[in-house]
Amino acid sequence: MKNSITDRVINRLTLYHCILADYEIRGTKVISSALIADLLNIDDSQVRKDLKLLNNIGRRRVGYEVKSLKTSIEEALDFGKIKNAFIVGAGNLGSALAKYDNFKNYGLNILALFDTDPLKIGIKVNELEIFHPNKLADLAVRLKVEIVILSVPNAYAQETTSVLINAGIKYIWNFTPCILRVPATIQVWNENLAGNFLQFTINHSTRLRSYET
Amino acid sequence: MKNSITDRVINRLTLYHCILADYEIRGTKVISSALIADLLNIDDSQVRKDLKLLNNIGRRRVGYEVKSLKTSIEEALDFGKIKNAFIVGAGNLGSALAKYDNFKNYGLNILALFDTDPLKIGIKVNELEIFHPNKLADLAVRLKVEIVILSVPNAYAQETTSVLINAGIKYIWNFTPCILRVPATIQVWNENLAGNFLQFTINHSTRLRSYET
DNA sequence: AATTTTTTGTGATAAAAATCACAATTAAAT
DNA sequence: ATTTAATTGTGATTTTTATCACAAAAAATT
Repeated sequence: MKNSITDRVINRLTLYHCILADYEIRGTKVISSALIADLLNIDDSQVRKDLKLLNNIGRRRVGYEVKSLKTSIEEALDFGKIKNAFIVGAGNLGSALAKYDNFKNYGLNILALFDTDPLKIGIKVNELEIFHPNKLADLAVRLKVEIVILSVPNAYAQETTSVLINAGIKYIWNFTPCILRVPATIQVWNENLAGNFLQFTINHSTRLRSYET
Repeated sequence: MKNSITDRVINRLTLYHCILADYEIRGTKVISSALIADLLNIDDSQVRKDLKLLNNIGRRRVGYEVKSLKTSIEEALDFGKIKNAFIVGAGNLGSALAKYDNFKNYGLNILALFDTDPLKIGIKVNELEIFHPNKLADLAVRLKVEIVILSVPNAYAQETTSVLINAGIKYIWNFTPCILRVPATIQVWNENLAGNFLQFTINHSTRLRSYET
């Protein structure tokens, strides 16, 4: 039998990590799977199985050691690995993401922003310079950047993507509500914020609608 | 047999909607499940089954009508229903979200921001006033607001949540990397951005690690 | 020392989700 | 009119994910 760290598991691990970070600050030494599960409204055996995948061992009748568990999640999820990225589209969202200091804790290192607006070029956001996209390919090679956070207006999403592809970008974290056409070698993660919001409100406010077949 | 619109399905529907919006603008009248599936890298029968849940019917040998399909997703996901919300924490991210005009298309209507910083109070962001949180409970009742977008610094996440709970807020869209303790009557959606990023990079850059048991 | 309680670890089971395979339909081509 | 090709619709199957149930371990209590 094969146990792998799937997307689902990773997602939960990031949430466990948030809990552990909190408990570490508050000085708690040990935490139980039941407490983690309770905070996330999931099954406690699920938590134990997830942790087991990372080869964490708890102490029966005690729980898991907060600090080592947190470290182990950070190792499994490569918090320590520096992931250089550009932000393309220095509008409100792009600029806010450039200033979002929490990314650093997760190894995401933003090096520069790009925007076609002549008024923005040369300006700095959080110490990071805004360049014209025609500088992107060159800078990506020189700085070894393979990740782009895309936050351009919808109408420019696809054409900007072409620029990114030509520049050798491999990973696009897409904050636009557009589905990008990319070759199979390029990975896209759609962070469709407004869509997520609907998911949230529908599932919880109006409850699940069911249909009989 | 019961077929329900689960979280998973809703998530895909929001993505289908992005595609349909694009094809509608481009003047395409009809679209096939295979094309949608291809753009999202999923199975085409999956698309058809999802659409069937909303009672959409395609025409064999033709496909689905773009406009009516888009409308039907909007109806199923309640795009038309106005969902009033406050943004609590008028920092970079909160302010950017206040300016993010895409939310309106999905029915999300932001009415005001809240922040404890005296220098920010009274200032307007995108026509929306910033108030002190001690005004929140009163305004929430008067404006019938049950949704809060939470974007305060991590250290204040939990105590701010208490304020929200006392103010009668029912839905918290949590942009902080903190797991909030709330009573069961309150729904939280964790939009753990940095965590999502890890999910993206790990699963796609280093591929899945597998363990033999 | 024995008992009780708590918590992990995990096999078995159930539930949910995704994929496969192909019949049915129908537009287009011959 | 017939054939071909494309596309939906859907039952069957497989795969994945989550839950259940309980044994094993060990700390705490008696």
